[in-house]
Amino acid sequence: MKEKYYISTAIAYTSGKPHIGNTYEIILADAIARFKRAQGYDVYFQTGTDEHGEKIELKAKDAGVTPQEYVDKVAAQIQEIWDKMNTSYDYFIRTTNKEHEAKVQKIFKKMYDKGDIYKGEYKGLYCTPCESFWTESQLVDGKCPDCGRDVEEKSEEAYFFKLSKYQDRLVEYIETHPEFIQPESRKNEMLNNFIKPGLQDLCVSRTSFSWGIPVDFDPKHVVYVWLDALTNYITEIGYDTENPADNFNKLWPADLHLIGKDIIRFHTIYWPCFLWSLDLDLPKQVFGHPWLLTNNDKIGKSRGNAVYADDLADLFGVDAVRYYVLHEIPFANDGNLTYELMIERYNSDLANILGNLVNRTISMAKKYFDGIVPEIGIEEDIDIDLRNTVKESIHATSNAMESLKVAEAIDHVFEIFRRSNKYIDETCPWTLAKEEKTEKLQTVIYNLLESIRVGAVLLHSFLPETSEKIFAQLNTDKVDFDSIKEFGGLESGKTLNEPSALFARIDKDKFLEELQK
RNA sequence: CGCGGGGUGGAGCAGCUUGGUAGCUCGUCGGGCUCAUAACCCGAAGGUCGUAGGUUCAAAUCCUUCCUCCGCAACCA
Repeated sequence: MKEKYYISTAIAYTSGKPHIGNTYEIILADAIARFKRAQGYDVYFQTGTDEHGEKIELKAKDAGVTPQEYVDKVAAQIQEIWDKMNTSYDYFIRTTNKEHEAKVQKIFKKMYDKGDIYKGEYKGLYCTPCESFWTESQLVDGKCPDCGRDVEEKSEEAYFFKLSKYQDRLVEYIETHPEFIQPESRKNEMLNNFIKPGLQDLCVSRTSFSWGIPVDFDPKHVVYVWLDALTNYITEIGYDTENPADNFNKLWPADLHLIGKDIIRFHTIYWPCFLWSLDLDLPKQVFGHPWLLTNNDKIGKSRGNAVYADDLADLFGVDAVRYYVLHEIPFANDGNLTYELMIERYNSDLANILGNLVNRTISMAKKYFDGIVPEIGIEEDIDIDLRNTVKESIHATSNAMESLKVAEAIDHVFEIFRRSNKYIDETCPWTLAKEEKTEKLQTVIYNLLESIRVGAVLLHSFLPETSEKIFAQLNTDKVDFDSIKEFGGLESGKTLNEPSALFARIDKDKFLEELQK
């Protein structure tokens, strides 16, 4: 039986259209999910939208629609972008699903019955005109940061979750499971910054707005959005407070929660405590990925520098966008996006190294062998060397993926293509043709075609469309990982299809000029 | 003294755990080749590894000072 692998992204907040930085997460998760599938895992890949909360209630009001109408629109927009980016998620959960809502209510009740949630008083600094609570640190000169007026101490009835109860257990768990929080620097940040200084009980209900899941036994309260949102990871796969479904028992605990670095706190402090309250195991790993910046600045609509994945895809193609974000964002540091860099990567990696390699190789096969995949003839050291590079790259790619170093993994795949280009120069097939060294020429062309095929198999997780285009040109159906265990999977005697450019080069100056218009 | 991360040739990064010829990609310059998308291959220039000090036969790598950039600082998601 196949081993399961459950991967999730954070659910996207439906306050507005997600920018390229938000979209990075689903693309990254998709690459990991596809790679695991290719390795033979039974993958379940979940994403979705987080649709409750005060901010959405306000946004809807501004737009003059109901919150439900608002989130329906944004959720559709998000799913559209996810689909456009060719992401292979298995399920798209929305927290306004009735089933999810009902389960959240049951979860809240269970925690309450257990005594982990209790009714108390929320005390804070309140600005009456703005109807908002503020923390000490949010105040500007001791005044409301929104309107600048005085704030006053106020308290209101609220439910609290006993985070403090799980504090020691959490410290011990994190310290004995070094792989739980990735990258590791985040682990220290959580421990030192939040957990060890002491966890305050968390206020898990709100009465100041109504766009949320009502607490069923006290309906003037709605469930705190994070309790609502985090539980998405279990509700839709079949969790139930009394009778969890078989599917849940199979999938939980999740293997990887892929999230942004800004919400690590919620996933490594609140979420574990919630799970323990339900007597459930913790996810095996939480990876807080870095961010994508534009022109080295944080992306934000208010900053006016928001760039959207669908716009980029229209300009450069889906795979070029996937390639860029997967390759340019390192494991632990923020990546940067500019049109200049985008064009540079596109031309040098995709058009020149990969696209041109495929094109020149197939052209030669056409010219010298009428497009029929030749048999291997005479082999020499140079050929063995190429094969070794291919073999090493396969291992290196898998190893990098194992530790979620996706950018590195792609580099290893490209080693195959770089080496292949070099191999052409070393062997000079055109000279072999002229001198009629046919057997040698057969070997060279075969090795090139096969190296490209292996590269395309590995590439499929990252650039699925491109990979399939290559398979089509090679006229092969040997596209799984089993087919690259041994060099030589490409069938001789088959006829290649016509070569066509995978990526047309971009004229940088012209392009940027066009963009200005 | 709040916590954490970074500062390596023009750009982006690796190396630092387990000290010992400073590596990769892009860009620039020169050469080669002509199968190919002005592509590909080879070579060169370019770095006192933020600063000051210390440990050591030897430090980008370990310790300390300072400068600087960035993120976080909890009931907003």
